[in-house]
Amino acid sequence: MKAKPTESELEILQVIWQKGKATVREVHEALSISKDTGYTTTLKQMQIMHTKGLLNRNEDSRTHIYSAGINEKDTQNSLLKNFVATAFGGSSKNLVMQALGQGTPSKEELDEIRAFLDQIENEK
Amino acid sequence: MKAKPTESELEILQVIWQKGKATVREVHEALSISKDTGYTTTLKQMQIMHTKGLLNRNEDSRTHIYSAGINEKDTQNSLLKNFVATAFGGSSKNLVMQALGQGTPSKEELDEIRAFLDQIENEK
DNA sequence: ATTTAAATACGAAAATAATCGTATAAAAAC
DNA sequence: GTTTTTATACGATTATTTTCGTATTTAAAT
Repeated sequence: MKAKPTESELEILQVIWQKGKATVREVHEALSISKDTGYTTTLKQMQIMHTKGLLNRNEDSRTHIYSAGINEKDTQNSLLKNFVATAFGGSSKNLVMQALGQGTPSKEELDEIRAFLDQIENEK
Repeated sequence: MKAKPTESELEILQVIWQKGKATVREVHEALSISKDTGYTTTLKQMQIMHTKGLLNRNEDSRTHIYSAGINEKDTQNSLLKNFVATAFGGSSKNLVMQALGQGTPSKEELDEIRAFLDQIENEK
């Protein structure tokens, strides 16, 4: 079982998941919007993540191309499980309600969620 | 603004929020179920949390009584905001759906969530 | 061909978090 | 009134995470 990504590893994974693959520079540039750390910091972080198996990389060209080493949904799921436990005392209902309350979802999203609720109920 | 509680601080807060107030021993005993650390570790942790303002304490008797220094809902909310951003790329809809999918909520809870969805929609 | 720019490797430092041992004091048990 | 138990204080250590400087190499620009 792969270790749980740290906060800043997650920020990097976020970029990679979204882009599919990316160079260190691309990731660093994306992070620069909200973060102010040096290029070598991002590089080192990604190298560590590679040794941990959190990222794969293609070394064919001098500029390495990184891609995700762990699946987005699976990772979110295990993080979520942990988060519900430690921050919401295990109550996913509470988490859901608070997320809805602050998330300002659109009508379409609300409908989607409703449909999903029905689906869960039918599967019981 | 108070700093974001760490993972193990959150475990402690969880116990305190649930009980309202508690001694170090009580907290430590509660944590012992899932964790295997020494008493002084819990003590030290709670002392640090006190200096940070995460816990209040009453020192009238030799055995100090701790209570929460930060509000449960507010804290959950700010943690949630951060979590949605770093783990779910900002999509609270995705988080909600995954939470529902793995949380196995009861029929009552599902209805409660439905009611809440309606309420959100009406407020728009 | 030189110079400049851009990339990785590596080691190490700084910052944060978690853990515990020992000393001391107060209370409880005997 | 001793002894034993139970608390807190404090300092220090360990572990983890984040950060960055410097060296080296390759590619691009001039």
